[in-house]
Amino acid sequence: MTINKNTFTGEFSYSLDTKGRVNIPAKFRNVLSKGNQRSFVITRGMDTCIWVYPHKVWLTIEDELRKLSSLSRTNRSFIRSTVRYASTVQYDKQGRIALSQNLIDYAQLKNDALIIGVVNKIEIWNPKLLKSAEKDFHEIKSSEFDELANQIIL
Amino acid sequence: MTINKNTFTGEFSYSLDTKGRVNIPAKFRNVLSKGNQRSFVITRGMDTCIWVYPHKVWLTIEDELRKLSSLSRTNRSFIRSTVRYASTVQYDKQGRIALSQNLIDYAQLKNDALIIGVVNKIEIWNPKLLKSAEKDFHEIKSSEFDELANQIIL
DNA sequence: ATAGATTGTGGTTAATTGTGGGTAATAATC
DNA sequence: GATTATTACCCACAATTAACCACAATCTAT
Repeated sequence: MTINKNTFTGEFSYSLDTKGRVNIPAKFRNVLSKGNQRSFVITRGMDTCIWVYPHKVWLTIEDELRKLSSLSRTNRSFIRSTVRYASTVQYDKQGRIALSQNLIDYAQLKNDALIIGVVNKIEIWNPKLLKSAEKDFHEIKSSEFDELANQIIL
Repeated sequence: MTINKNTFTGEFSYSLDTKGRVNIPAKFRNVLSKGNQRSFVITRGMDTCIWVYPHKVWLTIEDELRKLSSLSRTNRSFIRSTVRYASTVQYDKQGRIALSQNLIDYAQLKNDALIIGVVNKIEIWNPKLLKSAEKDFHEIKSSEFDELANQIIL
């Protein structure tokens, strides 16, 4: 049971079946789709993963994007890339969502999927990619991590 | 008896049963879950142990994490590593919590678990590991103690 | 010291969750 | 318009998790 209803935490591993379906952790389902009949927003993540947003959170992102001036070339490109692959999905009676081939390819998903909560959204990863990506990055930037940890971890 | 009602002190030893359940010291239960229906937050510690936070304390960590923009690669990775292994748990009628295999492996827990209070949270240790960790602790250079002395007066 | 309450530990049962597959409905192709 | 492919909707079952009960050991108060 999740007490803070707006925060996603934890790690869960599932299998990706032949139809491209993955389970959504039971803990997350209600939170993700609160007031939106089992549906939420799915899109490409900034790393090699898929991001899943509650509808409500996605709306705030859209608001932020609206504030960005289209005069800037960077802004235009950024807006395009974030919105372009976003779509609404609905989980079935068993709690699964169907991933498009596009997203499966992008996240390089095979048979296994690792789902992790990252505060305001959840991420779907190929377990192997996550492992190597995080390992490499952490080694390079460990001083930055320490700095953040000193500020935040109690 | 706990001296300050928001501070955890003391040491308690329990067994880890076949289902991965450990008891939470009776003294800690009310404090940990105050106002949150028998629940609190459990995650990986920075040493080879498990950290258990009162919900209220964890929320301050979450708030800090929310401030970090996901546009930064470092931020994304840091958020991942901190919340990935965290989850809300609820102790049962007998006062136990169920540990995930993930956390059991991380803390290398076998049949025995040592629970100690460390001010704002509690730690769950494999007794043997704690013992050797303590040994290392006594070998910390005195210069580091001097540095600490500037921050803390006992 | 004794009775009553609390605490720690084990096991059993019931409910939920994860996974596979089947069938009907919809869309696409020729 | 018939055929094929794709998608949505159900059903079934194994596996896991949560809820429940029992009881011995320990502690508390009189």
